[in-house]
Amino acid sequence: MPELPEVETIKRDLEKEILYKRITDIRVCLPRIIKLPGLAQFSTGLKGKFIKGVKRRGKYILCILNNDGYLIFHLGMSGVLFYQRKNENISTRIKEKHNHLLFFFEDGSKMIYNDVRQFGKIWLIHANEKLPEIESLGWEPLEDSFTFQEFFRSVQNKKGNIKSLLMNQKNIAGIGNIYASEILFLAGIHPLRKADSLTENELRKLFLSIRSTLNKAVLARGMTMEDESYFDLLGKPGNYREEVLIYGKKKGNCPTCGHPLSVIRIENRSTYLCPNCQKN
DNA sequence: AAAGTAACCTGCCCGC
DNA sequence: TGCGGGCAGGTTACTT
Repeated sequence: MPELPEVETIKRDLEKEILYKRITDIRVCLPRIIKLPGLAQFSTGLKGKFIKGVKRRGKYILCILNNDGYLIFHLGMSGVLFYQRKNENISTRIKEKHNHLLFFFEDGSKMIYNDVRQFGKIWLIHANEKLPEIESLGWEPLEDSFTFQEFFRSVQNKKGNIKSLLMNQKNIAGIGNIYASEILFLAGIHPLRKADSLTENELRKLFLSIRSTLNKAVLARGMTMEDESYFDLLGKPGNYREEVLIYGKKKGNCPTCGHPLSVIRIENRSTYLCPNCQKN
């Protein structure tokens, strides 16, 4: 499911719904998704704690506990977090058999981690502990410190195609397969263009496109496609599907010039483009 | 050093 | 109706 806008949406929902609620119990149905620490320490480390803050870094959600430890989620391809108030049930197509981890709060509410494909990962670490996966992440594209100068520096002299570079989390964190296509289309740049062949002008367009595409998608609360594999914390779909430019429109036409869109494969991922507006 | 492939999983859709 | 192949929002490891 989740790229930066979807993860940011869940982060904001968590801030609204679960802060300061004490965790009374944990149920782990699929131990494999917990990467750190062991199963027993995971449960005992969380029982009696509460979450006092939530951050996002790339596609990771970091819950700060009252002992300054971190409960960290990466939702993989199909991970979903659901919050249910007491005696409340969310009506979605999410199937119970894919509930892998449950948090029970003192007020009778609960939070469920559901993940069909089981690619998601969860960690519980101490205040002074670091995760290499997070330490190695690149720029946060929506932060003020990510200026055009920094973007320029992070792209110049890089070999390889620009789409793969945009999706490389060590360069910029949070862009996945959907938004890479959207960003490059808006910038009018072919996804297979070599990064080091882009002119400063093109890079300026691309930089603005990263910012505006992601900002727009955050405002829309992310993208829910036909398969409905993404929902926010309260089970509502994201509205970016009303605004999506080309992703998923296999037989669609370019919203700018009307030319039929095409789909190519880059690193084995479907990549949408308009061959007329995005010349290689 | 970069580019390709397989692996980790389940489910759905399509063609035969 | 059933089966096989391909595909799905991610990441990592291993090979050319």
